[in-house]
Amino acid sequence: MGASLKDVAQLAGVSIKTVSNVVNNYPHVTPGMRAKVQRAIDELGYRPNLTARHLRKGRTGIIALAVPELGNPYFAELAGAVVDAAARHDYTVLLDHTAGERQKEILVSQGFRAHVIDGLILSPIELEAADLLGRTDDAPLVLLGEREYDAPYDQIAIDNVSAARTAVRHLTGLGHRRIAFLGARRESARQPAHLRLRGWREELTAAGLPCDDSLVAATDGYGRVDGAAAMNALLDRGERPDAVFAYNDLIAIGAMRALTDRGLRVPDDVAVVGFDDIEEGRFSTIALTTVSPDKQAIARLAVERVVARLAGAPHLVPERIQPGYTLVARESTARRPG
Amino acid sequence: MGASLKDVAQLAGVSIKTVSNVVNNYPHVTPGMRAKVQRAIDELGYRPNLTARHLRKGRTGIIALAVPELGNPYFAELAGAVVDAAARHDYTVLLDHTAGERQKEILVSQGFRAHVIDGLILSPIELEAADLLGRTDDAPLVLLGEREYDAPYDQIAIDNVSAARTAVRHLTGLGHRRIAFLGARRESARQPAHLRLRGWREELTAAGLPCDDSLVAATDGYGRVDGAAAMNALLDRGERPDAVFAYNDLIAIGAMRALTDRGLRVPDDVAVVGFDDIEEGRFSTIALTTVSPDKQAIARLAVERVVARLAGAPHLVPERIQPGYTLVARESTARRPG
DNA sequence: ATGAAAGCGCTAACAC
DNA sequence: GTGTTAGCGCTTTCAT
Repeated sequence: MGASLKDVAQLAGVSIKTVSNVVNNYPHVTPGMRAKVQRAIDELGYRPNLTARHLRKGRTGIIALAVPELGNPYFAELAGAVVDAAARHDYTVLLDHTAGERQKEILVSQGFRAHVIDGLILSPIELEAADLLGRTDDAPLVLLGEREYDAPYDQIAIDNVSAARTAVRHLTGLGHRRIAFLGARRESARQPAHLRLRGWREELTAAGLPCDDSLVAATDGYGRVDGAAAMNALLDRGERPDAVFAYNDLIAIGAMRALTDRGLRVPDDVAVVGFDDIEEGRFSTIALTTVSPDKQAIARLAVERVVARLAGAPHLVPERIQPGYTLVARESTARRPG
Repeated sequence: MGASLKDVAQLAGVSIKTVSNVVNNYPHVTPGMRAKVQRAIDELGYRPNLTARHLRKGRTGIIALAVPELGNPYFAELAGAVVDAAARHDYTVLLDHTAGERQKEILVSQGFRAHVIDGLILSPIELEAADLLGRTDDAPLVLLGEREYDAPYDQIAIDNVSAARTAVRHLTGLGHRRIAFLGARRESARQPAHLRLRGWREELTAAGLPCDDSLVAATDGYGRVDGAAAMNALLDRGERPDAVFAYNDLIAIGAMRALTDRGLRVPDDVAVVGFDDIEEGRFSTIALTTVSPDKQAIARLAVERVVARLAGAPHLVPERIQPGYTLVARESTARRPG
């Protein structure tokens, strides 16, 4: 245990309050007094005990961020942006994994480390709106990610349907007609990918193209392996799309890898579009065309929303905020040959 | 503010201590009493205030992890492993960025969020041993990463010289003779890459090859852009190595990208070896040969070390622990043609 | 087996 | 301008 206010006060021969005043830069302290106290502080190597301060103030300065896993660069990049955004408001980030599992997501939403976190930013995968109904924890909650929840919490997400349509439109605009979707979930009960899938359907329909369900490939997860497996499965059952729209960049990268392995060229034989704009895609041997959500904005807005509620606007009406996105065309897409 | 022990005690008509006993599963409570208290707890939706508990116990259950940035998949994957390892010991992870800057690293080492974290795992880049000398914070500190510190703290790192030599030996074994090193730092003052660079030198010498300093390319950072820039710089000044050993996978991936852009084929024209074994390298179009440090072990050991000191062995003698590593040969390296 | 009371380190009200 | 004191919610002796 380090020194406490009391120790410093004793050494300096003043009251606790005076030391507290110095520590907190209370303006009305005489310079001489300040110097004397400061000397005692330095001598003892005093550091304020934040835990005690928090108990007193009811605030900890800690925001929790729960993402499926940091192994996915999208979440790693997002987490990094949240850490930086939080730091700008003098908040620190407590990090947790949910593995995208509903139970873990519920647990976190219900009061992860209750009272030690001031607010919670959660990026759910399988969570249902109903799971949020009985939430008692009074720490502000902000939801991130693709899904839309009919629940009274702030939600920060780009317009996934419209973004997916933009991606597909990019492909149809290049003359592609058989456009596969990679990354639907195997079980139909929960369909986290449904908005992007809907975008795919809507845009194909708008372009007067058929929505061929045999061109929809399910995956078990959201990683590179899953993308490769889905691409292989599609090709194995005899489909030969001339373009692929993947649920995310990792799946797209896995798909490109599978295509290359089978001697198919990207983009000449099959064009590929991803979603997320992770840095990896910019530098892959065939740079990946992708939908780029404004991650900085997402992180900033999420943190600001938590901080605003904490700073005296606790009953702000919950909002659904849609940050911007752009389509970044790179090497993995090109005009359909012939 | 939620309900407190007092509220529950009042509602149940018992003393605070009894409620506390129930909450903490103290064995000597009559079942009837336990049930009565539990009912009150449920009714009020009581959650223990961990901040208060922490103040009392002097422990928070939080370990801080400070890495340069999560944008680098190596650190993201490592951070993920630390979060999981910590969870196994019922600890949560507070995350911070240092940007690899010395000042930020010093700040963190000196007592980042003093008293709210029980221990600290720091992966420094520019920190010097001298910066650690005056450390007063009594939270256990574990150092990660390439550098070795002459300081009384646990250090978990693979044997970088030997690992680098293994990588270079892989290349010489394939018949390569002009082997470049990518990723030395521009300023000579602090040379975070020096161990891997030394491994490069030692192994070349052992193989009877010259250590041609014109084949050492400096970078400004550790990202893909830096790798591409360094590779281009090397080629621009007329060097044509037949193999490249990069400080890390990101630099290697940037280099591969630059090589491909200039019409050079990997591995036929130039073989490439990285360091870190990030998942990205496994799935790049040309799968990357790399040194694979045991990240799970690093994370596990770091957390165990912190937890051990916290759990009553505070004065364990500081150790330098070297987890294992392997060389993973993939497509980016092949026998030198001809 | 249960209760009463002290105190962890701090801040905020109020007194002087 | 500085000191006194109560109390944040909890755990922990010490009684009973």
